[in-house]
Amino acid sequence: MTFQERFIKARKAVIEKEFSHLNDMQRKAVLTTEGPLLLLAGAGSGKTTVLINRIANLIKYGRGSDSSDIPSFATQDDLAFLEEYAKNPSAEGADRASRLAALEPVEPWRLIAITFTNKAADELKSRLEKMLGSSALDIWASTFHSACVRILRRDIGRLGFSGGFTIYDTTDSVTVMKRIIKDFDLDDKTFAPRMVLSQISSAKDMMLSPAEYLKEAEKRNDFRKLKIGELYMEYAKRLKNANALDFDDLILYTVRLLLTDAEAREYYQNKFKYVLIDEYQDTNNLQYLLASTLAGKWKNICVVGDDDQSIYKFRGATIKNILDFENQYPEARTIRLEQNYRSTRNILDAANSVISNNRGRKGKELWTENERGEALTLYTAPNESDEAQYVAARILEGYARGESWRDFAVLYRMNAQSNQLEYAFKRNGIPYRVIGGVRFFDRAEVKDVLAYLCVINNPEDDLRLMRIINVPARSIGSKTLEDVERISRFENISMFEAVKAAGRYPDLQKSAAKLTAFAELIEGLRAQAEVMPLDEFYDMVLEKSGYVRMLEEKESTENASRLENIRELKTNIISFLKERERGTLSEFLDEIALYTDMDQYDENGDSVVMMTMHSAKGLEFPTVFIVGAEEGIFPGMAAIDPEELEEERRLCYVAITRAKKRLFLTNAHHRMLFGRTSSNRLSRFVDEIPESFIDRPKQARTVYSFGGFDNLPRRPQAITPKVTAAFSHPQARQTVSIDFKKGDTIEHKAFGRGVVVSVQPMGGDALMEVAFETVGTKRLMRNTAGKQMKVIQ
DNA sequence: GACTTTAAAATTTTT
DNA sequence: TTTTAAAGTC
Repeated sequence: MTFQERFIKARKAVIEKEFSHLNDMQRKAVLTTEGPLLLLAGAGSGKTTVLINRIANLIKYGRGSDSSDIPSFATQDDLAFLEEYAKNPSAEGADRASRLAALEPVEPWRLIAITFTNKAADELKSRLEKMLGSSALDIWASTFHSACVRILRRDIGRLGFSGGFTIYDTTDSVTVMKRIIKDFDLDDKTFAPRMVLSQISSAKDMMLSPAEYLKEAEKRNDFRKLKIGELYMEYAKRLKNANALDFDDLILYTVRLLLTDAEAREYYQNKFKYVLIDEYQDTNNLQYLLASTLAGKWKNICVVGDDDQSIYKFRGATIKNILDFENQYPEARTIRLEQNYRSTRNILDAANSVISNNRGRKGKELWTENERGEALTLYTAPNESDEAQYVAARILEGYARGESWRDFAVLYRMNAQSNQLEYAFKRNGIPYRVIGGVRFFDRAEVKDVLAYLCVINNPEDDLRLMRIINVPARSIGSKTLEDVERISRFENISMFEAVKAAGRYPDLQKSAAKLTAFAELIEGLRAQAEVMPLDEFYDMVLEKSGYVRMLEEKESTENASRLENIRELKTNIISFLKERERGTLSEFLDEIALYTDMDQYDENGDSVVMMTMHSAKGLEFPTVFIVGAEEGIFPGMAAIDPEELEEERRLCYVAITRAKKRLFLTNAHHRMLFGRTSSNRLSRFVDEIPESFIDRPKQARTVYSFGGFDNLPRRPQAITPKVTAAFSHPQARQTVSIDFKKGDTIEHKAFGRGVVVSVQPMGGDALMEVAFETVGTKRLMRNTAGKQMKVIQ
């Protein structure tokens, strides 16, 4: 062996030592640093660990583990040292060894790691920081969208937008589109706003401008398409006027910027020497373009994904990206991570046998060294409420055995299925959280207050302006607003400018005073925003706008919970300020715009969680329930289409692989859904699991009753807000109604006297443990059971 | 211009 | 069944 060969070998051995805690494939993925790399990472295969270690390797050793170059200064003595160190590492030699093994260590700021969720990005960031210390802060670990915002805030000027742009979320887009369709006198059934928007979204995905889209439609002489093209044109125009970008635009404009502006392109291409993309199976065409453009210079692009877990086709994700990666980069290397560390063999085999019914896969079979474990359980309930009660009973059993609430997750196909489960959990005193459903940031009052902040931040934001100009009531009606809108369109100014100068327009004379007063309110607040700390400023907005006063004037449960949510928003501001001390209003709004419900899910809180199978991706639980395993529900009725069916099957695969130890599947003979009773066959996915893995308990018609309080009213009053806490302040939302504190002595109508042992806030409700003198300790939901008791001491 | 009633729709949704 | 938005009434 030559000197060079020996050096490379010894160097690799030294680096490998550092990653000896990984399995062979994981280590290989960590050490393969150069060029395009496709990492097929099955569920539970330690993907994040690999990502983190890969980054650590790059920062410490650069391309040392994956290169045939050797440092020019290396001597015989160095080689001897390395070879010896590889065999017998010593503490005192560590420094010299890593100096010799490193080859162009990568500066942290030259790395970009893109994930899909803020949650994943945050996890990546914090694990990197733990491993690498503060230098990790220079790594761009973020979502596609926030990376784009960061680029655009800097460079969007080159595309003729202003850097102070506003981000429109999906609801905002729908509102704008509805208005356009109305203005165009089109039927909102043939041109359903959401459908039009999804057409526009796929046009953007193909990088078609409105003009190009229209040209295409003309060529095909397609009336419908022509109309959609016109709507697209108008939509783009209105967003431009409002200086707003929707979610797709964030990526589209970034890609456009990089493709058209050589200076910007070179800057970012040069900067990002290593590009990592997570969840690659869920990328769309634009995201693919963004990733490959960013990696265009150095070609060090590592994509991580699992084609079997692609479940977002309906949002434009194309599995093609991952299936074609090797064609796009012929020099690409592929590594498969197939060892699963999460689930029992039974669970894994079940998942494998379901997914094996799909065609068009990369092909991959997960295996595990874990034990066989318990058989899966299939329970067929007479109806949906018995199904829910069955789930509750199993959870209570588990809890009695010493498991924690947080060890259980209930997964369903659609949010509407959560209701029965909630009733059952409340009845049984099981603490739970529902993820998804009505989102915190979608609540009217939260949107209102945010709209104030948006208008203050960017007065050109017509959409938000219209939302709040008459909330609270300022006697500015729809007639006046129409006039304002018309004038602003005619004069080509923003609505805010028209409002400000209302006196100048004859049509606005009548309401001029009210309009200018509003403009002054906003301008006054605008000036304050510059000089005040954000949290104090927020209070000022609430006060000066009269929003809080409006809610306080009418006392009702709804208003109380609205006030609660507005206060919750302030907690968000405070925790935002904790992250960035001098955070500005516009930075806060950016963060909010890109935040979702999932981000606030805090796995440390001890409660059972319920969510859709989609939201469960990336999570794991000791025990998982998949409820509603019925044809027509899961797979849903759209699954007549074979492609849809495959997507549903992947969803099933995702759901099954969330489970670590136990998996329950349930279905119901009769189910009431959307007010209609139906009876569905058992899901075909269950049939795809070999019988030998499944236990079917006797269809016992047991009435499950586990120390609940069936003598209390069955149905609580209106179900109060589901998950609401934004970010993670479960403690912050103590709600209205009767207040019980730990240590209170209470008198309960049915159970008699007792002492409150604990109170745990949950959604708009709270779970209390009460030790009663005669009937022992019981768990009660405050809003339900609180009606039956009062504090006596 | 504010409030009430009625009607229609309800997969999934990382941003 | 439940929620939300659009039309109708005071």
